[in-house]
Amino acid sequence: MADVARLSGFSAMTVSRALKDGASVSAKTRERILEVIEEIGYVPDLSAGGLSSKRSGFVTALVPTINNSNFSDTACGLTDALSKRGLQLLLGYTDYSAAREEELVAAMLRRRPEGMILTGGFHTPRARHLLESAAIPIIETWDLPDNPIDQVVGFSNAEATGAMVRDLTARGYRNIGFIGGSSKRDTRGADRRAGYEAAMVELGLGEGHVITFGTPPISMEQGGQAIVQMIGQWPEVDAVICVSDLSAFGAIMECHRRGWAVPGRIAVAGFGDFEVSRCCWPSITTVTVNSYDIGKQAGELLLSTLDKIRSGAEIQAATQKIDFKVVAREST
Amino acid sequence: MADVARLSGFSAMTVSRALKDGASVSAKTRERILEVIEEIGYVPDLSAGGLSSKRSGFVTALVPTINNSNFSDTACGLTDALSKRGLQLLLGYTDYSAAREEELVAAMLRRRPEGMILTGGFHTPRARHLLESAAIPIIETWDLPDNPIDQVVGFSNAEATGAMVRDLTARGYRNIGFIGGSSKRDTRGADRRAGYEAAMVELGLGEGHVITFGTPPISMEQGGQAIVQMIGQWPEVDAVICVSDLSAFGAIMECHRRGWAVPGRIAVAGFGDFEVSRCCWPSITTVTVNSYDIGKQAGELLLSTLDKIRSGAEIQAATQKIDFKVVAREST
DNA sequence: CTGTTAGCGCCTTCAC
DNA sequence: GTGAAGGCGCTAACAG
Repeated sequence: MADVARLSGFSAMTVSRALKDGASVSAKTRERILEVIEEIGYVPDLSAGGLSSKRSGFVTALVPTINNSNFSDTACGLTDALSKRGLQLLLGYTDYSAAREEELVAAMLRRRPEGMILTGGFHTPRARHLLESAAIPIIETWDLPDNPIDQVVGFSNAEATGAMVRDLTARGYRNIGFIGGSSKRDTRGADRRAGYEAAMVELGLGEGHVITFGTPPISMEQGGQAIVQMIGQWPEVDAVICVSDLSAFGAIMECHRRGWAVPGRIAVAGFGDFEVSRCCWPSITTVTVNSYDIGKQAGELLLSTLDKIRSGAEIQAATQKIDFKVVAREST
Repeated sequence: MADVARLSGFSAMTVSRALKDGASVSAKTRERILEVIEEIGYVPDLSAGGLSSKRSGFVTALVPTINNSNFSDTACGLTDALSKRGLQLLLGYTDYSAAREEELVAAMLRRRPEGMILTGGFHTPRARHLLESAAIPIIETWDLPDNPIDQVVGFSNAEATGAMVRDLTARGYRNIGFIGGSSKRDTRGADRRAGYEAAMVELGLGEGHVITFGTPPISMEQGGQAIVQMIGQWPEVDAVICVSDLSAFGAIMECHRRGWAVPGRIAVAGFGDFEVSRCCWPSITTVTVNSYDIGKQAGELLLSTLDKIRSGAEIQAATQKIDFKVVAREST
């Protein structure tokens, strides 16, 4: 920047201003400065700028995995919302582990993000403490935590799965099973299972039949193994809800393989409206949630919160509920 | 850091040393300092440290999309390799657009990454210029560029698709078609098509039949539409290679829907060994490439290059070839 | 509209 | 093994 200043005949401060839009620099000056910049190939150092302005330009997002189109859609929504204002996303993935989340929170905070987006409402005490001490806006997504840290953009996974049980019931299914991961690591998965169980009891359909399989997230292949186990154990089951479309897909393919008609012999539903559920034959009944929109809305909420902080306006922790909808397709 | 220094009774410099392993600080001193840090909840500012040490701790990776398990696997491999040495990944996605890649290159360079990982060998002249001026190690992946910028970790998409043509030919298929995206935006897709065409000619199977569909990346659904068009236009086609497993999957599901047996009426092969290809019924013949390993190897190559730069050793631009293999499954 | 001064939080370098 | 001085590249704050 000093070089640009010297070569253009202005001070470094004026160069700095010329690079920022909305700053008071004459058109002529800016033009000359940009010319020099182009000429010598100057690339400003944002981190140095951030050190000085106390605004890093970073926002951190932590998702369970980027290897799942739902969360990567959310990450895209976030990127789109934030990049409009020049904020850059620092993306981390926790592998569904709260311990890894804690490590990532600690690591990311060293980059002085202006805000942080988390997935779900379950965090280690230390992670929570770090986040609260950071004094930046936090948004939890993909869930409706009982005791949110700050802001929330999400929906009730339990309620959504309950809606699926009701939809299946309305179609005449009575012996409805559930296939999911085997632990509480995937808290959204656990919520879905809880929602299933609650709805079954509520509708007087008994306690239901649950097959848990593998470490979350449950894979396509495990979905296939689980449905075999389900039918082996409870042949009377006529419909099964899978914790995600991926396992539902695996289950349906295994049914094809074994000659079990879907939905004739058994109906299969998923969760998440992944591309595979739309394209599969039979197409898979699922719960659709706009994953991209979760990210977009979280990003916009963060931006407006940041604006309020700067203008000194009052901030109140809000919860933005995201719509979900049961989409009935061929598989049920 | 000044607070920690005061409270511990040491200088800021000693605090800085206590935080870095390998620095000469007595065990007792370090212990006391870490105690104070824990007590007051001090979180070091890495960007300020980077400004001073001239090492940002960042590495940038640019992929076409994170919404594709192949590239996100590569990103995971990169993260795993780099985080061991405390380097953090700045991930960007280009949406298969060279113009967006250029923007991202410019934006990321402002963060002073210590190295940059790109996907493919096609870049705008300006992007290339920016990268070359940056004087940092660059690694191009997922391809074997004719004129690489620096280092390469990849494989020949054309060769891999040629191998698939040969495999199908060995199984007796003669009228082999190709389904892919409609433009050169996806350069790996274009390479695969070129490899298909070259192999067809080489094997004396004519010029082949190509259906291009949609803006890359071609979706599952578009794969379904494309195979209908293929069979409508060239009913003699007995096998089709799709540019990716996703379109192959869509094609197969559409065949199920229409009662066309796979592989009886038509064989279908994909590319990339996505989870869906393993689990699909019939399972999909594909080209398997270790996507995670591409990232891992690129990360390790970058680390060793960085080491060499620091130690003043000579660096020579190398090309690391990644293995691929045709995996025959039920769909052919 | 432009310039000067000071300092962001840390680390390099040198001294002891 | 520890400390002091100075500066990394930039921008806030103030002055004109």
